[in-house]
Amino acid sequence: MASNKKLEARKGQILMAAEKVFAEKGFQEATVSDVAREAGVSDTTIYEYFSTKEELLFSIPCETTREGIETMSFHLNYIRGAANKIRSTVYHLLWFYQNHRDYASLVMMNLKQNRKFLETEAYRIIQEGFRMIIEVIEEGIASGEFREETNPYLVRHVIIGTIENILFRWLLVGKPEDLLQFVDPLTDLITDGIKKGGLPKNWNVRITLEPQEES
Amino acid sequence: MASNKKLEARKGQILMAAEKVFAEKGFQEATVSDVAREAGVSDTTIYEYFSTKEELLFSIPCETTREGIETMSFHLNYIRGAANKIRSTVYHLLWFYQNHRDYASLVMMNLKQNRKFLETEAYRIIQEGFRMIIEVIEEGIASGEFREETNPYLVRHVIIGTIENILFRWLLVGKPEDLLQFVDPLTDLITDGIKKGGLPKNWNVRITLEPQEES
Amino acid sequence: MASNKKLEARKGQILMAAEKVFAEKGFQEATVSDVAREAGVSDTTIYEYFSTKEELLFSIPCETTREGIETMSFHLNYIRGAANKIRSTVYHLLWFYQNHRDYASLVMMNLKQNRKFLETEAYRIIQEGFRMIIEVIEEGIASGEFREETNPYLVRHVIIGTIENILFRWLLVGKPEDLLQFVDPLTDLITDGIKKGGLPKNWNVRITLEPQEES
Amino acid sequence: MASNKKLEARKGQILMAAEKVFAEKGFQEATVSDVAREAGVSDTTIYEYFSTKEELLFSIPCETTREGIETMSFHLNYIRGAANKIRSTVYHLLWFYQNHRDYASLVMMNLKQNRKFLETEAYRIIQEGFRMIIEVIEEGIASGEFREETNPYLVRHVIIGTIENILFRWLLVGKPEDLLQFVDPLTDLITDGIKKGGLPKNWNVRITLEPQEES
DNA sequence: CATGAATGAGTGTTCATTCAT
DNA sequence: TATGAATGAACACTCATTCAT
Repeated sequence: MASNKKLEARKGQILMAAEKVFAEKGFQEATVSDVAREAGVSDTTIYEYFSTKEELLFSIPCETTREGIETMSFHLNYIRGAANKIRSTVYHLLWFYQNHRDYASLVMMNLKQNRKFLETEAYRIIQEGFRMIIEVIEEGIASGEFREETNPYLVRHVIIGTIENILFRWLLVGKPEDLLQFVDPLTDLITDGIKKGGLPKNWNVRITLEPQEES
Repeated sequence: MASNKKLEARKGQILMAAEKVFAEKGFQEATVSDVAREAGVSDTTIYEYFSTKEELLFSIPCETTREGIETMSFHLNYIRGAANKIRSTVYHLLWFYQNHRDYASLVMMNLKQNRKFLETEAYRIIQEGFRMIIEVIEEGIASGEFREETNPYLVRHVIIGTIENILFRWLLVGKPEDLLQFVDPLTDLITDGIKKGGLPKNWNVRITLEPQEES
Repeated sequence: MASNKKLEARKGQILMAAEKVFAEKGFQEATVSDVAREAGVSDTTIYEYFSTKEELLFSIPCETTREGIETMSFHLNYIRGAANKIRSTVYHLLWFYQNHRDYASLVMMNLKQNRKFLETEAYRIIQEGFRMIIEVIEEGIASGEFREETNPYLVRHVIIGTIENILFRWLLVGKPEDLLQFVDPLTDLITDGIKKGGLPKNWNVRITLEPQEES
Repeated sequence: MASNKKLEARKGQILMAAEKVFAEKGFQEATVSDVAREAGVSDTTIYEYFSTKEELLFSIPCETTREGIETMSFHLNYIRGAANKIRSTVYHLLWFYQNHRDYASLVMMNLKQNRKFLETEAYRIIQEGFRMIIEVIEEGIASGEFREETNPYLVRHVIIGTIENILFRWLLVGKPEDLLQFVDPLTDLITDGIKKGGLPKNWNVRITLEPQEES
């Protein structure tokens, strides 16, 4: 029992070390020994917990991803309106990555481009998050908040793509320091567009004045 | 001179082989021998032209990138209006990647995440393209076509990020087959947003009811 | 005492597991963990009883070898005549191996070629058996049953070598299923070769026919 | 051309080193580096010629085995009579091993017990040799030199088994120094055993003395 | 100019063995 | 006594790169 806890601790310790080392040096460049050293255990111990360097890699994001998605889901419940939910999502993602730099680096630099990652538990969880975004947008369409012709998948590509692009620059160049500054501009851009006047193509305003009884 | 031509041909031959091999197997997994075999030359010959496997990698995108940017720039001159230019850019990028799959794969999977790529000639050229996009947007703001508060860099993140996100899925999952279907939806989304009614944030409607004379 | 018995049981259990595992996978290829698993104990427990993987190996044949030699010796007492005793020996060896396949495999494939095995208790016991064979042959020579010039050591080489050769094929190829079919042919081959009365090299038979008177 | 020769030389050099090293330390215990050091080349060079440590092992006996079998076959042609041919075979084998100690050690200690060796080119050649022995014996039976009931395969087991047993002792204990001393005793043992004219088990000689008329 | 041949440096992974409980 | 946990030492194999021809 106590040993079970200890084991989990050990495992977490290794995973944290791996996250850090892989994020800093890159998965290929980092050696198992690097991770072992960072974790303060021997190479062999790592193989007690993970059968392969790659399995170690894929095990890293599981927990963090789950937490991230759960938090996001939790917050969405508190929010009314699709646009607001999109803002919340954008906020959450940027905030999350900002506060999990190593995780961000790992996913963006080492996992995304790995075909096998697609068959991973962590990726499955990420997909859940993707699904949630789609639902938010569909909800907005259904409620009439968003245009009917909106393609939810494109919108999601916009949200995720933009955020990841910002993230990439942040990871490589370090700028800008504060990612959250993009929350509102991005949300607004998505919902309102950049065209001045953003008037809907057909906007009929009809005002009829009716005679009033004296009140 | 003739020999010079021959040399260039040889070089191009190697670069094409490298593009194909690296795109298919990944830079790390592919060996110099793989490239040599594909190019029909010996390993050593590759080192006659490129001092390093990595230099070979970085040399691949140069020409293609230059062509891509030039074509884009060329087309932009023909187009009036910032929104139209954005559409043109989106079109060009999607069309270009669709027709240069190996190049796309190489850049997305192997180059983007390489820190040293940032100091590369090819990256410099890409930056020119980025600059052009910024200019288009600034032009739109200046001309009054786009809102004043528009952040050009954010918009560029949206354009590039979205396209790359779509691209990623295309490369990994193969879907959708036709990328160009996104040209108009994406352009519209950026310029018009998704919100129905797209009300400007500060739109004060004041309705005063005055007593009416009897008509 | 009871505990002593328990200990012995445990030890035997490990030895049996080791015999099986080493015979199946080979000593080098088999791991201590394999043996532990087969024995249903932990790796560490094995080291409680045997200080080394190799010591474990060398401990396996002790008991079985002793039994084998004892049985052989026991039977020899019942038999009169060197040739008959050789037959008994051949029979016993083939029968024994046939019924102790793992033991046979272990000895033939893993122990014989191990220099250190020569300094082992088990090997000492085997040597006793060898000695017995020599004695049988010497007895045959002394009694006049075998030629005087017979070299007992060579004969032993023939007996053991042939049997082991047959055994080898049996272990590797599985043929023939029944080893005992060789008992008589082999015995005959050996004894008819060395038995006095095999025709002496110079045996002049002179038959003179004399004319007979009519009887 | 010259390079081809050089390559072959290099290969031979590695094979000789491997034979020596594997014979001395054992295949498992010897490292590729040991072989490389002995051969005076780098580890990597070995892998240029042999894809695997095991392939290297299996490549060693090829040439030597072929030579051995060829020589044996060659000599057999010069000899008339099955018994004489058996003697020649025994002589050749003992002489050959005596003069190829490393080869003998390798085959006896490292190859024979390796299941994969059975699927090897070298083993195929060995089998040819085995076949030749069978033919000699069958020839002897056909010609009436050997008993009809002789089992050629058993005789071969006797020949090979005995020689290998002698060899084993020679390799492990170093005794006796001169293996050739066994040639005649062993041949005699075998042939006198199987030669027709060995006294049939039931040989009733009936001599009747008849009274003679006065001579 | 092209290359066949050679290599040094590096790394994931295994396993017998030990130690604290 | 029995074991879960941990490890040190070792090794086969790969590959980018160089050099002599």
